[in-house]
Amino acid sequence: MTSPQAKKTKLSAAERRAQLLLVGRAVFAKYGYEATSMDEIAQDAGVSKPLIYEHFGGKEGLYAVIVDRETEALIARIFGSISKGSPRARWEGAVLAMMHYAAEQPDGFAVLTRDPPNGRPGRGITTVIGETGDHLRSIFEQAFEHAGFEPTFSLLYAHALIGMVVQATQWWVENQDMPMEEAARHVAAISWMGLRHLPKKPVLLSKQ
Amino acid sequence: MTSPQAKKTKLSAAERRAQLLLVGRAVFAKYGYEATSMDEIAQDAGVSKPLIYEHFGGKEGLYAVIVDRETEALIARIFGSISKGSPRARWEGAVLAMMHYAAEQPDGFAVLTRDPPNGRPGRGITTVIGETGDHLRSIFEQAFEHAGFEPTFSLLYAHALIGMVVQATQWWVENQDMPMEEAARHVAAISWMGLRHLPKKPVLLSKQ
DNA sequence: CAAGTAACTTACTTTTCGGAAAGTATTGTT
DNA sequence: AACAATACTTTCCGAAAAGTAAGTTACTTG
Repeated sequence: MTSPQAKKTKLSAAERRAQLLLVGRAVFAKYGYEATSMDEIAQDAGVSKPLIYEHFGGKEGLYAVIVDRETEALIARIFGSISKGSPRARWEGAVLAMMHYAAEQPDGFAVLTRDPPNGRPGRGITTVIGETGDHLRSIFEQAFEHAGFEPTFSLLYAHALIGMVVQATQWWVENQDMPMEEAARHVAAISWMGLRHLPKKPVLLSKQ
Repeated sequence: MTSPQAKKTKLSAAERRAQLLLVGRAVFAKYGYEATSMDEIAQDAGVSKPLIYEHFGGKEGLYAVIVDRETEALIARIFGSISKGSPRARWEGAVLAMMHYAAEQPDGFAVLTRDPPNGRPGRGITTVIGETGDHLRSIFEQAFEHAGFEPTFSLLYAHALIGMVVQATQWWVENQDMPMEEAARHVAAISWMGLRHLPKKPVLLSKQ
């Protein structure tokens, strides 16, 4: 061992908790909530199952803590990136924040984008969209004077744009051959230009 | 009973198969693959479990048939909507096709957008994106002379745009208060304008 | 170094699941 | 009406899952 303490068979409650969160996140990311077994988490952590129950109460409890932490982490990144600069720079910041998160915390990103446990509506990523929706709207309203975005449409735009970013990011993560900045600038550009040139009252060609 | 045949205790193989596909689709849509039990499908269909095994071999077999049919159905709708008209009309057609499908076949849409069984990557909406990607590229290349879209970026765009449409559609389905055409024309506009005004070489503001 | 305490394990219960063997009922045909 | 073919059921199994009761081990503090 290279660590100061040669060997430590027992960890403190806080340390064990932190470790279990890491291991649990990895397993949930790999298999999804339903297909994940507590036995596997225990085994991967080198620990017996009841210990997990002592720390988190149960499978849903552990999952809830993990999702909550990742949600907060992603929201914090996004908010940190849209707090300063021009509107366009803010939006680019949001896109970059998402991709950075997916690149640096692939397990967390996977957990947020997979199916939630049944009965729990509003998945992880949906929470992120909801929380960031208002901020996005204010950015866009600040950017385009023509944008008398009604709140309803703002939400639609927020979901559409973030859905775009998420899907593009998912694809990019599984095709690492493209540099992140390259992917980010294309995604940011296409979405920004879409909003920039959005007519006040979009009309379907087929209805004109 | 109001039907011509007062009661029919046994269906033909084809009829039973069709019924099981409908019931299975509904249950898979509601719970996702992993959380769905064959017992529930059997019960909902008013039939015993082994009958399902006789028709489809097993859980994965049933699921595979359902996903395959829905995938084909959605692709057919999209292709049917982008086969004629101006490039912009074609793209709007694709968006409308997706939303119509989600509205008319909510179970199918849910199955395609939920987690696939473990070990089976790609099945579902990813297949749709892959199958339609090339067509989308040809539409856009036809539309914008400046668009020397490299194949790599085309795929990124395809994933980004369809991800946008899917996410917006998902949100819209759960907020039925907005008329479909309204949602569709906003989504179609924002994405079309994004591509229409996409610079040849997008640059991040922060890097300029 | 004793002893208390926090950390942890062994061994178990209960439930549910996917799947299969073997047998029964219904329908169509001659 | 006899018979064959098809549709369908009852009943079971082994595996794996979540969760738990009660006991054991390692660290720490007086």
